[in-house]
Amino acid sequence: MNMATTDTRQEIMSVSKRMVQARGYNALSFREVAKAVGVKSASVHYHFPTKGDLGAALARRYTDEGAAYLDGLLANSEDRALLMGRYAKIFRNALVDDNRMCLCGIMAAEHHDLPDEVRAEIDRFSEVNVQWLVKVLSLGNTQGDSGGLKRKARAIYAAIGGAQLLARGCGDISAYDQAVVAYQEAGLLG
Amino acid sequence: MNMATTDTRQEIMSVSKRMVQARGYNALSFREVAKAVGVKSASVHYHFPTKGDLGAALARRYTDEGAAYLDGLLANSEDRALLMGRYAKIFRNALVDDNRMCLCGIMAAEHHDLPDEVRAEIDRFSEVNVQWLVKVLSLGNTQGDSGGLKRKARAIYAAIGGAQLLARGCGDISAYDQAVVAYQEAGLLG
DNA sequence: ACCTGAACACCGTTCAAGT
DNA sequence: ACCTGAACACCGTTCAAGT
Repeated sequence: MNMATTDTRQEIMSVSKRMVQARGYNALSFREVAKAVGVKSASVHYHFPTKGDLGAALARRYTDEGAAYLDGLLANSEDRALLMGRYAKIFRNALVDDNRMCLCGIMAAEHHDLPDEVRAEIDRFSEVNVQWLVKVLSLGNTQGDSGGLKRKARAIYAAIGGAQLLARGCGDISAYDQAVVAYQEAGLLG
Repeated sequence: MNMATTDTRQEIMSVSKRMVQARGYNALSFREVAKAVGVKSASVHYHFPTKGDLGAALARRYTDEGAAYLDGLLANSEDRALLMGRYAKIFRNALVDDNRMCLCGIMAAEHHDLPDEVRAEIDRFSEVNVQWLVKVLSLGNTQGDSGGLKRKARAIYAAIGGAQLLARGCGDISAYDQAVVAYQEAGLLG
């Protein structure tokens, strides 16, 4: 009847997730995670044999949850501008929450140090985002040109990630907001 | 007569710079640097007492050299589109050179782990870039509104950084190129 | 002025051992 | 099935000691 007091495995993942969003994959420490969970580091290795396994599991769950959330947004509205606003808000919220970054955004910066299984999940996250943006850009758009749409979707994804990176670097959310306004003014988000 | 065979201090900095651009501040290792330079890690500490000192010195020199290069561009041309193209090329070249990132871009992602002296240099780098972009955007622009120009300059800086991050994450330069084209199409770089 | 070896508390990882 | 202690080679940092 597993109504147990939350799985150790789940606790490891949630602690690790916050750690990576705050400080990156390289700064994720098995010993720190273990201490926060109340267990020894060798025990963390029991659940996730290597750091790559843990990173990949984090990215996989993060992508899955993100995809579900985005699908929910699209099920509730067909208003392009409104959906774009909500999209920008997701990345803003990470900054509000203790100056965190998108898990996959910060890991992308650490590309060189990532095991292959983690890289694969980062790619999937990007793909999920870009495909959702293509759907949003397509709403009420009769002019086809799906190649241009995908290019624009990629650009929006990149631009939002860049705004998050910039704002985090200077620790000032208004830098994020200003960048997003400028994107809107330029018509990048339309 | 110091025509000596390059300073140890200079060698430490050039090795470290490449290391950070490739793998980030957290992955910068005194012992690895020492091995590459042919010296012991304690000796690296003689030149740069802490990792923060080394990181700050790297960022300072990087910003100074970048500022000088940008000034050179502006001295040679007053063509807005051409200057924007050259700006985008700078960040592209880092990717071409072994999938590297802008030194300050990757460090911005590691904001949480940076000592204050390094953060200050990151901020200065952003400021130099944004101010240069304001100058470029002002060329032949009579409509004033310096607040809007600065906001747009920040957005361009963020968007270029985001494109670099995305392309690095998927290890594909064409992702960078496509994002830049989409920025141009949207009029973000004009 | 510049470098070193040795020590300290950290890190991921492994493994035999416990329950 | 889950956890642990101890070991390994790493890490930044410090410091007394060498030239």
